[in-house]
Amino acid sequence: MLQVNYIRENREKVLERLSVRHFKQVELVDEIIQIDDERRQTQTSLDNLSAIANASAKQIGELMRNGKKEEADAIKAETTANKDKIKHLSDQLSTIELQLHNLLVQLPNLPGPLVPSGITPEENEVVLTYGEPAVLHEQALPHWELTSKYDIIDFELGTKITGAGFPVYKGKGARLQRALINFFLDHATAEGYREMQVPHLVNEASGFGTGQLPDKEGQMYHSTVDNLYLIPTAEVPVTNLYRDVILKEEDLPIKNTAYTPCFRREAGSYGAHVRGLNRLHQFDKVEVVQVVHPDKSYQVLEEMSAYVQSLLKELGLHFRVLRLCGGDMGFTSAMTYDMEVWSAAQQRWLEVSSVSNFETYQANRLKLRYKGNTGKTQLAHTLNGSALALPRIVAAILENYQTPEGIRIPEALVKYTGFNLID
RNA sequence: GGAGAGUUGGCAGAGUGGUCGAUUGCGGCAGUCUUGAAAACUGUUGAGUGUAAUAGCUCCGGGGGUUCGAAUCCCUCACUCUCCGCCA
Repeated sequence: MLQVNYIRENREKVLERLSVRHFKQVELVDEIIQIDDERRQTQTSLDNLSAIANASAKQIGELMRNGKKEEADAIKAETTANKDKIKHLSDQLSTIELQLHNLLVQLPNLPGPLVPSGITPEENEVVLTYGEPAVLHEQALPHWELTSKYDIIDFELGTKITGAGFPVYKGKGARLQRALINFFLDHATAEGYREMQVPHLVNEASGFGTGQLPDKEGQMYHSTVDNLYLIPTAEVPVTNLYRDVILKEEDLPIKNTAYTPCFRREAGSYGAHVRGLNRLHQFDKVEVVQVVHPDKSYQVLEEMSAYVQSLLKELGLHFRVLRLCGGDMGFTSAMTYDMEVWSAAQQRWLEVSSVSNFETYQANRLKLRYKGNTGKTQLAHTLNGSALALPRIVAAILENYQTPEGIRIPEALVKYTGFNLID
């Protein structure tokens, strides 16, 4: 959520930045400013009336103590009229504040200076490409055929016990999952992230804090009796650890990592590009999250991007890095890098990580602040990234490392899997 | 699930309807003392809004009510703790 005062003071810039996203409802900006004007006027009137009421009450108290009951009663009579006005104004203020809030949550984050203007994924900027596409043998298969050929992931069994998009990992397939999780967590820890285990269900306030609620309500599984949501990503619980927190400047940066399953409803997607592991309702992911000083966030974004790339390099995968254009970026992000690995059998790029700087957008919702050395509290910047999401990494490994003898395991993973071939 | 107790500033913990944004202790910060530090002493120390700066206004779990006036009384919701029951 953007700060109203920032919008007021930087109207032109806000509009200019929103155009990078090709954001349609630009009239929101002026509506916000107008409603905020109204809010301020109402607030001022209410404050003035309250001041009078407070003074009267104090006066009455004093008179009562001195036993001057008649004088007190006289003032009481006067204050009664004020009471109605105060009640009326404060009702009005609540309505205005609600309106303002409802408008504010409709405004996406402002793209950072490097973000290319654009709408479609084709307008994303390819920042770099690493490695070469794997050369496969003639009988090479897409991963959804490999998984059943080697009996390592069972989609039908998952459908039986739950539904489509909830695979069952078996034998070496299950072991590969566990190996990847440990591999990612070990690397994150070595990179200075603190490993956390967090709840997989979150309350409404947490959903709001990171921006999933109210607009993306339908994308999360919702336990209505308890009003709890299954997390779509560890970003939600891990970032919300710092909701309503005022940190000390020297506590920054905060670097946390967590492995969690992720649950996404993603209703209404069917077809070849969501086959197999490409899109699931439940999947595993290791996430890295940072809370940093505002001056550092873009530097940290580069560091996080480089870190994710180092994982992909170690796994020997051919990948590219995209800087998302304004229109393709998430609602809450100021700048995002997507990492895509090459799927040799599907002949397409698969997104395996998304690293974003949210600047103060989440922090403002979370009331996540730090107290600077000057003694002034201000909003911190938050960032997060997948490091990494498992299913598409597994898909890429299966496809790119397949041989007529079986699927080889990338060298760096062997000490985690305990085997070097799936056959 | 049943019964009871509670929710106050970074933490602990007071608070009779009126001068309580809130006693006090600890912690933090600054100073005195000291070669330096500790101890001791003194001062200072919540968050927001608003202003040129003051002032003013809001906040004692959330919401509502009573009252001229609510941290304090009433209603309601949420959460926490204790005991009992059930249970990995």
